[in-house]
Amino acid sequence: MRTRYAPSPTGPQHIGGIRSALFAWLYARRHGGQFILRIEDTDRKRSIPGSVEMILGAFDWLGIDIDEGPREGGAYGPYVQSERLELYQTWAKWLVENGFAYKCYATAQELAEMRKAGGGYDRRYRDASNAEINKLEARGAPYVVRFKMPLTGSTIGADMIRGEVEFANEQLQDAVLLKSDGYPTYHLAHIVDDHFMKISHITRAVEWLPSFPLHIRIWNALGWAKPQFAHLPVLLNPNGKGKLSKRKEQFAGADGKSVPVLAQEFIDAGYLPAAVLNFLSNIGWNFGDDKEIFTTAQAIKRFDLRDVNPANSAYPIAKLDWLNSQYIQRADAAQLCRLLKPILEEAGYAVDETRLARAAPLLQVRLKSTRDVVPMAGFFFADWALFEAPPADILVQRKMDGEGTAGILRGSIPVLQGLDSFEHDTQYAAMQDYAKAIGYKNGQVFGTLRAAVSGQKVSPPTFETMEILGKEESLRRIKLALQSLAPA
RNA sequence: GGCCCCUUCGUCUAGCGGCCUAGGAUGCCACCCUUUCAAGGUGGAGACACGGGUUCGAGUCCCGUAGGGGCUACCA
Repeated sequence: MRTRYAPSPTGPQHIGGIRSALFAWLYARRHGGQFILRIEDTDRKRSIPGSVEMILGAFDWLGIDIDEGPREGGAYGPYVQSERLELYQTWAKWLVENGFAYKCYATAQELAEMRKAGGGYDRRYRDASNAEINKLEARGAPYVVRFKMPLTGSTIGADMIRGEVEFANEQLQDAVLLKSDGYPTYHLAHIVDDHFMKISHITRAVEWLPSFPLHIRIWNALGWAKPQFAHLPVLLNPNGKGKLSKRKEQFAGADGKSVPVLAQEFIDAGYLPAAVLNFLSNIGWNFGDDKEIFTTAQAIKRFDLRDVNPANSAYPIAKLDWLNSQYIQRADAAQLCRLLKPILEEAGYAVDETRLARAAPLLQVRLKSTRDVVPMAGFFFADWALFEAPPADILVQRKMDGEGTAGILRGSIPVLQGLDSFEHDTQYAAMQDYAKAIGYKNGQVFGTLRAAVSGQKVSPPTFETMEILGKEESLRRIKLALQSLAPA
């Protein structure tokens, strides 16, 4: 089994393409075959330098390994279409010589007029006389090569996902195979390449279904054995309206949260590659057994293109947050630290690894994305000497006033001061007694301390936080808060 | 407009004629736990687009309608 992903180098890697590639890759791996990357750069106008690196970067990040491709090489290269032009030209010529295709000299202006009149290309050169052709040829008139589509009858295509699909031949135009600049169109190039690269299963998005009969006719004209075809459903916008692939970058969803679409945006948003892979494979396909969380290795054992749901799906991005948080919770603590460190550093913090290791267990159940570490726990890594007491609206808890808050802070100092161990359980026991003694609820006391030491309304648990800050620093912060509340 | 594809809770999905008084997940709501936020636990609301057939029996098969998506380039 040999499958491929054949993107055009038109910019950053889009999530929709990754999903299509993932299905092809899963299928190849399931059957112990090869997964090939081929770059389809036959549209010179749309090619963007650096695209291949971005595509490769996305696959590397996700761990989708490529067996053959422009970087990996392979026995069937080159894997970039612009380096295979002669091949396409040879076969275009062969099709013309054998009566399956013809040269068309219609100018852009003529074509525009035909389109305006409706109906598209009128096949005016399909049966042009030799004399006419020779005249144009002698003049060196530019031409394209068009495929002679049967005028009557129908073509039936077998699709692995939806069964047989029948098309009336008269509906199809005489498609251009070779452009006037000598470059092939997708229609010719992909067939020549899939044949010579021995691709066994062509997977591509459903938008290719309408040209499926054309491709079948070309394969037949060339006399080559056809591979199997699977037209994959596409991702729609989260609201179900329109293709997601039209979005060129992340955008705001209905809930106001940003919806990532580019591989780099998933990285930047703090999603884990394993979570993204799990997320993607659950759209249009499912693991079975009502199991939502599974490894790629497990998915490979079960994946089958035949099981892919033919319907397009709205992009269920909210589910990724949940999946990602599940992966973070299950992650190895040391590994989580490795992920968190660069994010904190990028946010401007100097990360002490020991401290990070102590904080990590507190963060593991609280992060939806690794990015969340910054607002949740950045304060652990800031320069403590620069810490300032938070404003009163953060310090003073609900149903409390400044006076009561100050009282709690003032009273906490000797209690904490007198502790032999500053381990969180010890603090908890002592502060619980203290709260009871002064007639406040645990939440009021603990919350006040939380705000004082972390400077935040939301933070990891108060006593665990103070344990990491240490007795001295914690007390210093409590005193600071006291001062800001009741300036001397 | 023409052609093609698709249609189960808001969303992702299970279901391949009787196991369905339609299952899971997410999201939402409630309660429990609880020092905030989470996590976790329990429970709840929530779907077979519609109309015809076929069949003893249809979410499952067929036709039509509607809705959605796509294609209709010397782009892929």
